[in-house]
Amino acid sequence: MGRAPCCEKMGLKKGPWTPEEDRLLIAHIKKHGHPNWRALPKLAGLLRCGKSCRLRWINYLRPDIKRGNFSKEEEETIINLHDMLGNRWSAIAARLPGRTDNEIKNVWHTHLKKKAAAVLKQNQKANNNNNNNSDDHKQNSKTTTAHDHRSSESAMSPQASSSGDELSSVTTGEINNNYNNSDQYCMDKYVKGDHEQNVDSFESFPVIDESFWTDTSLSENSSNLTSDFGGGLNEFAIGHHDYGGGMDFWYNILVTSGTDSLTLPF
DNA sequence: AAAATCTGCAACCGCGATGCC
DNA sequence: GGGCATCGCGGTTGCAGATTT
Repeated sequence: MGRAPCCEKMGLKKGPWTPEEDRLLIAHIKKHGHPNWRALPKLAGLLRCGKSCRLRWINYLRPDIKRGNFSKEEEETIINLHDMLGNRWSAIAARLPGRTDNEIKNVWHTHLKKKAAAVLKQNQKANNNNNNNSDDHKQNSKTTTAHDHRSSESAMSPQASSSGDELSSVTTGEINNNYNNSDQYCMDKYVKGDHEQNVDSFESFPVIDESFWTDTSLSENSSNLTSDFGGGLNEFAIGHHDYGGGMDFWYNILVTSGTDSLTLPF
């Protein structure tokens, strides 16, 4: 409320950075670090606002930045992570060493979005054929009510409509039915916080005990599970992936702790 | 060859979260 | 507990180079 814009002061430079500015910024951060971005430009002799300095450092000057084209593996990783996490670019970047959220965001909008959309279309087509050809194709009752959250960009991610609290916009018990680029569909459920309520709402939620990890029947009737992991982890979620005609199953676990999350295939 | 259009990317903007006084 | 400062994130913009007409 009434907060002054960070570059309100006249005389602060905007636009592309010059090599000299880069040099000054690097030299200052190497010597003093960046305990206070706001104060940094003055101390470094730069006519920039702190925000601009921070962005330049994080997106371009950091020594561990990896430049150059994205590898196929990186692209696939981004597509898969975006499928699970939505537009949480910083979370995606955290899993791609040397890549920045800005870079990933750019590459998504320029390349991968189209790629993912094309594959999605292809998969939907294949899926339709599959459904038509196999009346007895088993559909979990939850699955039939799930919606394809890629039907529009804003709905592509669980939290796309959320402005902040990651994962929290997904209503309890909601299942997101994702179709991605490897002839699979997966159902990922994201829940944060009130796990009790969620468990209650999920009819077939199994007991997480020793047998849970070996019980193959779970893939038959429970395509999506979630629970509170405890021990500092806020949650985990499992999605099952159905290759081809539903014959081959495997699972991913999405473990989330605070703003960090990790996908573990098993 | 010039103009129009497209593409890629660096940088900016606004807002919510967090921390500090 | 409230207000302010700062940080970090995601959306958007603007520009330069590439491509097409």
